[in-house]
Amino acid sequence: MSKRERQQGQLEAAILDALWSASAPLTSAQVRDAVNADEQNDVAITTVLTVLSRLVDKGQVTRADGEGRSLLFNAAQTREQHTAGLMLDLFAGSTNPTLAFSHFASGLSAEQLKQLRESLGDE
Amino acid sequence: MSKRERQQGQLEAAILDALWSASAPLTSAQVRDAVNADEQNDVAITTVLTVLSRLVDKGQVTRADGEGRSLLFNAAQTREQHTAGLMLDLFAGSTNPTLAFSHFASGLSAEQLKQLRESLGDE
DNA sequence: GCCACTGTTCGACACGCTGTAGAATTGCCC
DNA sequence: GGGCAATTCTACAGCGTGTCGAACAGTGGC
Repeated sequence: MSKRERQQGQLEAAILDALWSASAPLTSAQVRDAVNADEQNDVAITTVLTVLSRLVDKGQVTRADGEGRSLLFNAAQTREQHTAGLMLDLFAGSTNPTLAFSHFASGLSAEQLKQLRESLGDE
Repeated sequence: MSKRERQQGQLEAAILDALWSASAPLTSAQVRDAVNADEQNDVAITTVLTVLSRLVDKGQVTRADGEGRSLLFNAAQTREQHTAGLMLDLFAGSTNPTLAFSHFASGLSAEQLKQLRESLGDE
């Protein structure tokens, strides 16, 4: 992602990214490799597993049995669903959603506005 | 707001709420009173001032001299601008904004969709 | 000028979440 | 059955936030 994930969970964000970027569920080792490659880090597999289980606890990641004794991890939602969910929370929590949305729209480019109009119009 | 502010800053959120709900800048004592009334808490004035200065450091609150030795605090943005800013961050950070937005739209009521369409259409 | 007040600034400490990983445990495979 | 790989358990450090007491400072009254 662009910047810090609200300061809370840089590793969590990196792990979710790895999961989102993959086309199939990943093993813990694969997640670790992806994270270490992207972040130029060198986190231990145990670290990855700890964070992974915390994400499972939070419902953001699902865990399933894989080949042999390994587990497969997958993001519970797509990246876009996740983003949309956070946006909806903000929108729903707003005391004046329409006004908030108009401020939101003001921050977008003409091109983006066009797309949003289409996205809202076609249904 | 609806639920916990992502665990980060319940008091901060309450203070911002107080500032947003006021029609004019507030003194620290007024902020404390508002917070204690809304949250049925009993935080000390020093606590409020500490959080207030942290919010000033973060740029979320502005501080100005008031009557006598007292200071006046005000939210740097309106509640809606703040909400919109967070939504924009999410949107901008998305790898597929249009798809994210369509998921967002799916989570809205027909009534809300109508309002947003109008909001985008009039310009 | 000095004192009591009231409001502000400093410094401190507790807590929960996150990052980090070694040790212990468990379960295949040969 | 033993070795090995993967997982679970346990621990601890660091940061942001909540919470204040103590020290400091500006004002008004005497």
